[in-house]
Amino acid sequence: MVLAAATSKGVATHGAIVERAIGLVRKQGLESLSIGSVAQAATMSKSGVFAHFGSREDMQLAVLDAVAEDFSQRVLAPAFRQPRGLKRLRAIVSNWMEWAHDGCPMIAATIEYDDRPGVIRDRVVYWQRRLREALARAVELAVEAGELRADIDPEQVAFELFGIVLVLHHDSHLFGATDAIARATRAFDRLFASHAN
Amino acid sequence: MVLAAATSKGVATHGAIVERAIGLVRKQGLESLSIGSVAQAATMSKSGVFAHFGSREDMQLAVLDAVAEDFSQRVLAPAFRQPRGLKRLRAIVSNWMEWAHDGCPMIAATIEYDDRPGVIRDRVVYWQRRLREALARAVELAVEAGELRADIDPEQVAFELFGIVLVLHHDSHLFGATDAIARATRAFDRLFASHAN
DNA sequence: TGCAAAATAGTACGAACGTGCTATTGTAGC
DNA sequence: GCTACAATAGCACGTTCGTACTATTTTGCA
Repeated sequence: MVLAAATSKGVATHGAIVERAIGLVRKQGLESLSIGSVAQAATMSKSGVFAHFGSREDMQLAVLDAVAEDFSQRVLAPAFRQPRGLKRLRAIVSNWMEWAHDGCPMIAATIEYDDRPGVIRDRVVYWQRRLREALARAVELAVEAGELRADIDPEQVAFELFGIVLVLHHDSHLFGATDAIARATRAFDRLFASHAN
Repeated sequence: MVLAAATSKGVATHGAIVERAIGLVRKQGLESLSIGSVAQAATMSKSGVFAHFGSREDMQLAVLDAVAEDFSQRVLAPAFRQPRGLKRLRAIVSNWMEWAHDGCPMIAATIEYDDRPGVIRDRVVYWQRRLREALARAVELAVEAGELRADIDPEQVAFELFGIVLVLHHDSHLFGATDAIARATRAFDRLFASHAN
């Protein structure tokens, strides 16, 4: 099987397909992503789309990786331009809140595949573990900067940070709650304050 | 259209079908619930299952309601036998942690349908709003009992409680984390402690 | 500018989907 | 036990699915 991504146009089309697919995933979830629906969204034939990935599953993986890359660029990268410590940590959660408020396909994929073994689940686990580690590391740096108490458990704080983002995502999308970001901000503030030095 | 639930056997079969369906939903999600898969799980014909609900969507709604009823019986009802206040609140989150650790189809449905308008989404919103109100009410009672400070916002506390359960569910199922309940317990303790009187 | 290869389309297949219609089996009151 | 009806099965339909195979168009390099 030869995939279609050797010429410049091929690469461009590949990116365009993935972009359209992400749009579909945001509305319908990763599992409902079909070759046919992506082809329609990209105004291409089913075979044309298929040739770019080789299988539906590999297309889903490509979309998942693209989402992770997008998250990294929009949420983590800007925050890493802030100095280590609470300032960077606050930048992460601030960018992350915007991201979650707009809808996060990775969170959706997490729920869809958390009990369904396979390569997609494995990929989701991989990205979520990396994110959690990055969070715990950012907390650690805030401890080293003397801004958070030394006796806290970074993984526990990362755990609780994640929970706040999850409920923000939940309320924003299910309830259409306009005050969800404000509530999440209050929760973050309380969390940081109770661990402050 | 005449639904099949007039005789005693009909009612029994209806319940058995829903029970099997809940098993499938726990593994695959509500959206992937098909007449065919439920029929196979219940060792019945497609038409036999279909006759009990009239449509796939109504079957999904029946399953959703059954899950909500189950949650009410297992999580809320036992806690309501505890006295109002922190004791009842702790009973709720304790039962709820067990429930989430075992897997909650309602959380899965929330993600699956949060951006997909329709009667299923409406039903999910209904149940989640009721749960959130019950939580806020339980917090209010703890304030009235003098166990939590009077200046707290019960809805904010309910928001944060929900977040902790979401991340507990996430870590239990995606990571298979055995320490998720312990972490959630610590988070609850910190939350209650920071609002204690 | 021609030619090889890449990119895309066309078509076909078997399977599963929801749901209508009709036939058969089972139940419950007389 | 007969009868009316409930419960379940069987079958057929149009659609969509993933993917294999073949044909056609487009690209990039000599």
